[in-house]
Amino acid sequence: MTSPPTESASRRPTRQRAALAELMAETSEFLSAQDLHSKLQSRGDSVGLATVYRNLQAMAADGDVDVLRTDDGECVYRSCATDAHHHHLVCRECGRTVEVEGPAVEKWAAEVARANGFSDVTHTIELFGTCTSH
Amino acid sequence: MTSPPTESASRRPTRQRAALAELMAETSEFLSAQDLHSKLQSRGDSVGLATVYRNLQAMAADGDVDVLRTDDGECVYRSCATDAHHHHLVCRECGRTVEVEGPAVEKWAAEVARANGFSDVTHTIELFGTCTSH
DNA sequence: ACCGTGTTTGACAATCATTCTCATCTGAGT
DNA sequence: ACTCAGATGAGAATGATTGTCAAACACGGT
Repeated sequence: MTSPPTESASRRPTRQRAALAELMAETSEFLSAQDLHSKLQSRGDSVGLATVYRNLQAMAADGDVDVLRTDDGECVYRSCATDAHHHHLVCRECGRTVEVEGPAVEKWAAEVARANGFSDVTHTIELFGTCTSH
Repeated sequence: MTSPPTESASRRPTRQRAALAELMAETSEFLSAQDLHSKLQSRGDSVGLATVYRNLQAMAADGDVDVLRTDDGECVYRSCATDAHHHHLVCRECGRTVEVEGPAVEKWAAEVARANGFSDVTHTIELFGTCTSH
């Protein structure tokens, strides 16, 4: 994102937040809030659904997790591998994800925006494809 | 879109479809299905909400309208100005939209995909900014 | 260790866009 | 006019996300 990082307000550490963070840390695929919630349940770390949503939003605002929307509009989350701005190439069969950087695109986006007199530009770029194993 | 055009099955012409198509033709901004539905109502062309959804989906599948998702997940539609593949630069204040083409991005997307062994790639690219009048 | 206070949580209700159901209607060919 | 598959509409159903609010909790001061 090109947007200024919505600065992380001081958040208080809690068992629930920790459980969620830990789960996300060991997962590499994108999961929905609902998925994460039930994974926590079955693992014994009971956390309310609303809490999962609240924390995911907070983490996303702080840039600690990536968010993207599936074709059917559901939000899916995944912990960032890098701090840097990046995009995703997702396999529509198995969900395997590759984080890609695109200096070229960033530049293009900025230029297009400037050329049209738009300021404060952000962009959404996601690539979907089918990976080799399919 | 890079995806093969889901070929338009033969669609039967109906009053409802015509009304919707006409409304879209005279509108240049992105509107949600709900918006379109109520505009049709207040204009006298009564059309069921489900029908609006069905037709919008059909039109989108045929590539007759552009679809994109607002930040809060709502789908918004607009008739395409061009047949060609393109993306949008949308003002987050007033909704003004500019259709942009990006040979550079298309190429980038294709290359990134190939480099990672993905085939059959499609992409989602939207730019949001604030236009001059704000 | 004990309190007071401002956060965070959880259970559940409420929203709300979108989809489904299914009986009825309509367009097009005969 | 007759028929039938595709289209429509009213309303119910779905399902993710958000709102509510009382109870539980973390933290700094004592």
